[in-house]
Amino acid sequence: MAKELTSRAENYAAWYQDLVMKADLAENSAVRGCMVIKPYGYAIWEKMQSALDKMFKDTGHQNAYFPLFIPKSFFSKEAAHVEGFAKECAVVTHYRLRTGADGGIEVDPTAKLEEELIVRPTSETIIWNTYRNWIQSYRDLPILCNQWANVVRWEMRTRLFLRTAEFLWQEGHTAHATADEAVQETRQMLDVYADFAEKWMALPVIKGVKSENERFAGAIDTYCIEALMQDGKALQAGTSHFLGQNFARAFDVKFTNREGVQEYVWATSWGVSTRLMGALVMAHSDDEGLVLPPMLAPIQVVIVPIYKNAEQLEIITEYAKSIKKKLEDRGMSVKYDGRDTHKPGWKFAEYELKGVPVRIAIGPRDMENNTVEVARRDTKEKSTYQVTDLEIKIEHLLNNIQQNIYNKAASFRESMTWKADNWDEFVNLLDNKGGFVYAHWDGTAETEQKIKELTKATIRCIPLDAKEEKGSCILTGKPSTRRVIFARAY
RNA sequence: CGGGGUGUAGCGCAGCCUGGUAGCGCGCCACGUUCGGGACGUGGAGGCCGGAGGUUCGAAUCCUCUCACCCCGACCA
Repeated sequence: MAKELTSRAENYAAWYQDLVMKADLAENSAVRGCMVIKPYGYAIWEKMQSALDKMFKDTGHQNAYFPLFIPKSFFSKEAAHVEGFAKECAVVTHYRLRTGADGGIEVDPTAKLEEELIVRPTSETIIWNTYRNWIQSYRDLPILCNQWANVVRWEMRTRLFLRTAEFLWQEGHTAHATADEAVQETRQMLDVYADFAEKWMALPVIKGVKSENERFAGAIDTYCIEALMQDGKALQAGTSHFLGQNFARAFDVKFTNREGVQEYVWATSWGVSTRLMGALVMAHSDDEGLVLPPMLAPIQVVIVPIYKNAEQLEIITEYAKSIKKKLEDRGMSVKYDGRDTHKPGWKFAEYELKGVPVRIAIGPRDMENNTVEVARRDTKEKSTYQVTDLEIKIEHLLNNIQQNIYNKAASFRESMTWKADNWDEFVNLLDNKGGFVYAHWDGTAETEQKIKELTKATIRCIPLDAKEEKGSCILTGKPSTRRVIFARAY
């Protein structure tokens, strides 16, 4: 099986085999595009969740939960929002089945809902409908809630991990007394996402703001972090929206300010999804399988015994378990694989496929010399360690691997970042190199649209750190004051 | 919804053109030898050839109709 894992992002689904599978629901075309997250994949998601959740709480947020079903009428109150999502909604129309005349099960036509329910594609509407009752005075603000949930978007075309019909995510929804405070919240959460991506996922990202075309339906400004995958395509890894007073107006959420004047509340929303796991895999993995950053790896260290007979196995097992305990006492997650059903070589390959950062092999030779063989997944280097202070050495190695994976991704991105100053150059870079192309743009939605039609490239973002620079639009030649990032994207 | 493609063992595929007892690799089971990079040998289990209809003495193979899935595009986190 591993032998087939030879292509890179071309066949990235192979990287996913330990994490997810397509939902096996072929009998029913209505659920195509769903995925099953396998235990190992879910373990990574849980690690992401707990890290993010802590970051949210450290910035003053609380978790809450809102209903899966949204009455159709709620959904249509914000005009841009409904327009953005209308084409991809799953709708519940009935609430009961019955046995039909032919003995089969059918939808009971007498159980038709008065008002259809939308399976949430995102929760702004139902949350703002709820916030109306929570907010009267400036003293009730801010409200800083996050929700861990699943959402459903009936995409015309799905792609495992990156665009599944149902996906898991978190969505933060905050309410503020002033625009300023809401903008600050938006920016703060963007920073949280960028920190998470870089520190935990070892994934360098660019912070930026979306152009009008790419903006979230109902937002004033959409901020994002953009990452580059190994095949040269960009991936939006997280978004944070400044929603202005759009949803407060739509749901009539007002508060009385210090001056006794009624005002609409200012809103933000922000989210990341299981797509992050796709990003993790596509950014770091190689032909041997996954490469997981130690901070998110469900198993950080695997210990594999090498032995010829049962007596040897027993001795090595005891030895290995003492090492396992020493590592665990330092907070590392360690698996000892003493299965007699697979050979060492098989296990080596399997854990490489799973992206386990460090592998320790212990054989009779090591037992004699007080050593272990240590192999790191990121570089595939093997070396022999003395067991003295092994836990400190391994801890150090894990940190080193985390950093190395980041550096590798960062230098890859750097090597795939270009500037284009005329159309031919621009098209040539997109067609032959891929990656991020910094180019001038005249700032109009029409031009962006035209460029997209001609090249399939979109403006990934206007980087927050973009320098002022005079130039002329890559397509129209009209004046521009700074470069934006173009790329083909997932 | 447009344009391509594919349905044969758990997985990946060959066989189809030119009809004649269902094949290969991996995986699985048993035994033995192995075990420091996905071991080897011997034996074995496993199929309504996506479904329906037709042609034929005979259909995985030819014809008709259907169903499903995959890829590309429009849409999108």
